[in-house]
Amino acid sequence: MSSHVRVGAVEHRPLYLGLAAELRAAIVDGGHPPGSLLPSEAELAAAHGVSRGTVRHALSLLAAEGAVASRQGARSVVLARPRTQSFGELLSFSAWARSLGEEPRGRMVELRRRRATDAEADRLAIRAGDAVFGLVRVRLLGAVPVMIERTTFVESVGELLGELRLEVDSIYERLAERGVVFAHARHVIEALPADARDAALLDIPEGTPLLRQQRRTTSPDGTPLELSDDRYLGTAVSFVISNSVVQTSLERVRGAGEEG
Amino acid sequence: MSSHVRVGAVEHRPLYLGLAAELRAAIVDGGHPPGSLLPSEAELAAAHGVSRGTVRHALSLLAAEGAVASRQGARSVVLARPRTQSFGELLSFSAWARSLGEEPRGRMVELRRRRATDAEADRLAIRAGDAVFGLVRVRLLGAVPVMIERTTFVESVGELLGELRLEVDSIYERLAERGVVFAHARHVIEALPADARDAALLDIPEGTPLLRQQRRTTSPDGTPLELSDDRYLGTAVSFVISNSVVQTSLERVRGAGEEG
DNA sequence: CAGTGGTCTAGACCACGTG
DNA sequence: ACGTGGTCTAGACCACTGA
Repeated sequence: MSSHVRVGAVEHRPLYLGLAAELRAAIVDGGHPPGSLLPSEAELAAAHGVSRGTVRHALSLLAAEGAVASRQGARSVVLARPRTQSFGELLSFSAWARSLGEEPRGRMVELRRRRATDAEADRLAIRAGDAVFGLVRVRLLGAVPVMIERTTFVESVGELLGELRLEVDSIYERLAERGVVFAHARHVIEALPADARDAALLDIPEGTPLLRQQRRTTSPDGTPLELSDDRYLGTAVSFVISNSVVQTSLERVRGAGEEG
Repeated sequence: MSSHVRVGAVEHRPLYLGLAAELRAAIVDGGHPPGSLLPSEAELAAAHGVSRGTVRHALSLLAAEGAVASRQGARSVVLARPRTQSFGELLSFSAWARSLGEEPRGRMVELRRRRATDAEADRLAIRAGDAVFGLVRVRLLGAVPVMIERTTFVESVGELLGELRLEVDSIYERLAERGVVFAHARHVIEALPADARDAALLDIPEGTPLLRQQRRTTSPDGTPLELSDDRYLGTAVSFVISNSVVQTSLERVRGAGEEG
């Protein structure tokens, strides 16, 4: 049944991704509404001309998204309409804004080449005093400022920033085109009051609750690429996380700032 | 594998879980420090007498925890020491507190059988006006109040609460003993200012930033069991998320050609 | 180039759930 | 009792990494 229409550059997409996309679309379109049961794995395998292992791989993706749940002995159930994929959206304000139907905008506050502090050097796996690039932007949804983004890039990545139009570009999308791949991220989320600078940049009273997302992102081989401290207006943004007994992506740790 | 003797009512744990636990322990103990490369999948398979598929299953768990990363063509690398995390710790303040070496404590504020609001009924998949149990507790670490827990249980679960000593017991652990299984959860996390009641319960000034975690938990088959609104002192607690690029996140359907 | 992980298949047995 | 998902094996080919 496979339609091998090959367009442009895109070549081999793994079968399980195509199957997952198809099932995801069927759930979103209402073909498999929440609460309904999916066809059995054997049926899906036969219908798509793939092995059961491939079907299970596809279903495991949907399970990780919180879209379906499976139990031994019973058919998988649809839990909810899946949200758009998380990784890119957790990283990229632009991608996230567009998924909301908003036009992502930004205001550049500062881009500066400087020396890494000891804490930064440690977390970026470089030497203290090595050069890094610090970037500060205020991001808007519509006309409203909703977050402050303070990012520290390692030198090799930061050097590429000069070519970008930082007022509008999505850094992550542009860097991806240049071969800089962000593959893993660790986020620490907490609440804190806006300090004087936060308040000025977001045009809010000092002390307003902000949601802080600290992030450390690495390349596929684990090399640190950036640190980020993003502060969202608590009323404008929230994070959604789904987890299951087997799949846990969320962890609660004792606070006190600094992620070590 | 070779002759394995069944001893009585041996509980048999899947091989991939045992292998994952072993690798996790080796990483924590320093046998595989962050930055180091793991043995190849073939070597791990041979060393443990299992197939490569089982090894991959185990590694996928560690990858989901953010402990290891793998790329095609290269050996998997250790990213970080995994923090212990179980689904239970996410739900259960008690389990989490104990993992910190603290004695979990709580102060019961209210337990009441009442009628579900429309919004609650909708999210719990029951009829508006059906009976639910509302529970409010203040949880302490040491002597310090760090969170307010407001939970709404469906009737069948709430009925079991009467038997518990809510000042000390972990609800989730006790309910698990009674066969109530919490399997999936969806969390919404945001920042908000403490209102007058929050402030009184936590003994803090009104307006103090709190981290709110709203949660909806379901049984393995997707039946909603509880809603919860937990508010943490922003300075006492933070959440950590690890994620990786799953190929699904690269999936982007665009009509026209790929333009830079 | 050899080694490695990524994908996929085919088949097997088991534990569980539902009628 | 039967169908279902959960686990596991063995083997195959490919795409990629790294010396």
